[in-house]
Amino acid sequence: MLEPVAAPCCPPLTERPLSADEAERTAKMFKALGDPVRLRLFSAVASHEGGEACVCDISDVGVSQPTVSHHLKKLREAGLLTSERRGTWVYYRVEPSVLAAMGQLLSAAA
Amino acid sequence: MLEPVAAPCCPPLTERPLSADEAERTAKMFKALGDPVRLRLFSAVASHEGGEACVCDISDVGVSQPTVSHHLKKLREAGLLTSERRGTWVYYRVEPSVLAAMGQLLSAAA
DNA sequence: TGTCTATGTTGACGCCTATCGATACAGGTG
DNA sequence: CACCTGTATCGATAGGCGTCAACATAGACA
Repeated sequence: MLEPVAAPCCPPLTERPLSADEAERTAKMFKALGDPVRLRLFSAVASHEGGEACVCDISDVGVSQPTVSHHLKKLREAGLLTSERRGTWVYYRVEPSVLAAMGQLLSAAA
Repeated sequence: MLEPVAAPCCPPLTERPLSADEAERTAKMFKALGDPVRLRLFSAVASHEGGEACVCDISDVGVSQPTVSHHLKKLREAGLLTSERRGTWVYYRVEPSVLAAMGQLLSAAA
């Protein structure tokens, strides 16, 4: 249903102009982080001990529970987070390769 | 009218959960790059020789001229680009500090 | 002054999205 | 089995956003 956005995607933004296809795929990742609530959720997961967090650990961002679930789904669809149910709770963790790819896009910035 | 989004904003996303204020400001930058057309325009400017580009050099992205102008304005408002008119043409260049700040947000990704 | 070119702005349209309440599902406990 | 808790989905609504055509503005040049 939702394939990862291709982790090793593109060269740094400063190297050459992105093609339409590259831009389409890459923009999805940036777009996913372009919402304050999602950014807080993502940061909460990424900074949580063990690299993963239960929804119950991070859902205190000032919006309703369905909205939190909606945003976590968006982050999953963008390939930034993965989820796994273990018993009662669902745990989210960051997708390291995708995050590294995004960092590389901005890395050669100078 | 449009103040820069505070270049040295926040620690890496993996260090600690972002506050609501931090997320609000940071999300604007990611959001600005969350559109394929804007991403192509930004990449075209960033990769252009001399670090700057005339609109006429980069406006071939498959949308109308007003739309290009609209997206360039969004990138300006997000603090990612600056513009300057020199004679007939308007030149855009990347704001290095802001780009570096974004890179830092994703840098410690591991 | 007038005219041409290069950009920016305006107004409108349609789509996308963030948000919520209500509801459904999954898993644990009794 | 029934019940409770944690999480996801559904349906609806309001606002934001990408896009365009039309118009406005700025500079160059005659």
